[in-house]
Amino acid sequence: MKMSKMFVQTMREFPSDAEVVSHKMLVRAGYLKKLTSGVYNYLPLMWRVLKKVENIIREEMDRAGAQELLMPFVQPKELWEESGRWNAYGGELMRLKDRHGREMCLGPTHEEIITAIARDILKSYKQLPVNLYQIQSKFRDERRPRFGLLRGREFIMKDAYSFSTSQEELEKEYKNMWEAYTRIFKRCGLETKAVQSDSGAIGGSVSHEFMVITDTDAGENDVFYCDCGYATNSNHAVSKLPEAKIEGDWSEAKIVDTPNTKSIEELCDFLNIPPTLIVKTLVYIVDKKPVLALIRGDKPVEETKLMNAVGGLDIRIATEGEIDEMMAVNGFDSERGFIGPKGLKEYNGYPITVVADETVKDLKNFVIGVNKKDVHGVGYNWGTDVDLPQIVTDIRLAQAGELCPECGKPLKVTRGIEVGNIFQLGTKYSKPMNAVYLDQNGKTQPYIMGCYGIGVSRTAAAAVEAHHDEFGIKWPLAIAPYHAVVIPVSTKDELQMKVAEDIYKTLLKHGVEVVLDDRDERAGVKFKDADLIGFPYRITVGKGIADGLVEFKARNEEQSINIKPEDAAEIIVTAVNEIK
RNA sequence: CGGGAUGUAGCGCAGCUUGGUAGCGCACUUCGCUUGGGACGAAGGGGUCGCACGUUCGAAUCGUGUCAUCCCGACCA
Repeated sequence: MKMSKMFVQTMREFPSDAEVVSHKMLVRAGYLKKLTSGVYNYLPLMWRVLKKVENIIREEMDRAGAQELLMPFVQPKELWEESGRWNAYGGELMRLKDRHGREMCLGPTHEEIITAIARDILKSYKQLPVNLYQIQSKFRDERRPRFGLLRGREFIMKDAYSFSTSQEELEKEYKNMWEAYTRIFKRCGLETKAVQSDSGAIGGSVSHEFMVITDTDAGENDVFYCDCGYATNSNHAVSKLPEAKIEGDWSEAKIVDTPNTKSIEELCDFLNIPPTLIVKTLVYIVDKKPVLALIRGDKPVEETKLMNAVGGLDIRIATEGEIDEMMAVNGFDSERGFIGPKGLKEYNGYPITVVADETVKDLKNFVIGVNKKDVHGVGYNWGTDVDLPQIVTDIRLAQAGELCPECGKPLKVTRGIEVGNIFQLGTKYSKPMNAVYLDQNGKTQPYIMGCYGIGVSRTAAAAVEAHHDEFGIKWPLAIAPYHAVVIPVSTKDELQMKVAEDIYKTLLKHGVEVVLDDRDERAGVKFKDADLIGFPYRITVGKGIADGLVEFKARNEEQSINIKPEDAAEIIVTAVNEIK
């Protein structure tokens, strides 16, 4: 490719609306152009990168025995009603109507479609197991698109679906995909960590997320991990707590004055006790229904866990207005900071559900709100002074410093970008959609399913997050848009031009994807662009050619070397052959 | 959805308070000069100032509405 003809426009400055590195770099270097919020044009450079990521995925999925197909982007409402997700999916599902008023949606994922295809074709146990995948644009109407390709509304995804006859067979395929994913991300030049993750409203299912570890804002997930190998998303973390004082010194239960102690901190100061002796009561609204969460005073609530504990789909903390109203409805004159579970019965037409975190179960002689302003109950105990709620489960947000549930050492925390996930679905879709086959005994059985996703465009962006410096992108060779650039310092120097063209042609002949920067620009401009775009290798043909030497530089190394053109070419050809 | 901000040329911005010819830098075209880390000079091309309505002799500027975009909090590849 001649640089003078390449469809690319680099910019001198970063775009003002980009926040994270990958977004800034990809726009400035001419890979991306935004069309509308969360929707991007993939310009030629970007598309080359995406195709490379796709091809790595294809090779590894095929090697793992999966078969590629392509399903429609637009899907009919009917199938989504069969699975029950037309109502359950929420605002992210982009719904639309055709000219006849039939309701459709843009595919955010394809469980319904693949299940509908499978049930028509996979009739016998002899055809199973099967794993089918596709690579395609998806659309999710995100509440808040941001971070460029890391959280777009339209994005490219590889989604795979497996159909098995038993849990064992599913687990085998799950492991198979785990290994394929490990290879895929490694080939893309990414270090990933597989972490346990929340499986949403589907209880009991197993799922893992593949995280690119990056301690920047671009990592939207907190990952807890331990040297022993335990690793988990914060929304799924279970941890052991270090020893703490959980028994108060009061000899009897009583109500004491605690003026102006709306926060745990103020209450601790006033009573001169550690927060571990307090049962904190938080008010949430889950799908419009009121939920009280009881948790130890020093610990935050993990809202996803709480939501799952009551089987909800949407959760938010209640407003002060709602809390005031809830107090009034139940006959109390109180406010935030003094709430307790005792005596709260209903709100908003629903009974109040109370969920206690496991941490509060063992507290003795503790402090708790009694729904009266400026007082608290102290020396309280479960059963005698206040009832332990029906639901006692883990709703706690793990924090750094807590202990690994498997080996007991302190957990570490870091941030990660989720680039893939694997999921044991079981019969979640096959049962309601009546997707069945006949087993050896001629009996009807639902498929045992799994699904496996990779964010293709997100993976490319994650690679930029992981590999860049202040001057631009440092693509891993396997997914770089081009392997190398050849720069003649002066296009008017005939010898330089001739040598540069010779090297260019030699590299092309050996299968290297190479760009010849034949623009009549000053050398500085070409170097800046080369660094910004991120070509892994650069050969500069300058004055040194009088001695038969060119400058060779790898983007990820500081130093350049002066060597013979044929030697430079050989290094590149060798490196390129290695990644093939 | 709640809270905060911004819409002026492809990109980055000024002008708005105090209404009166639409500007600057980069990018783009031509010429000259220059050629190892985003040179310089000259001459050019490109904008219904997000949109609508209103106030006014006159609106980028004032008012109302509307749309879009971005940032901070709850979901996901």
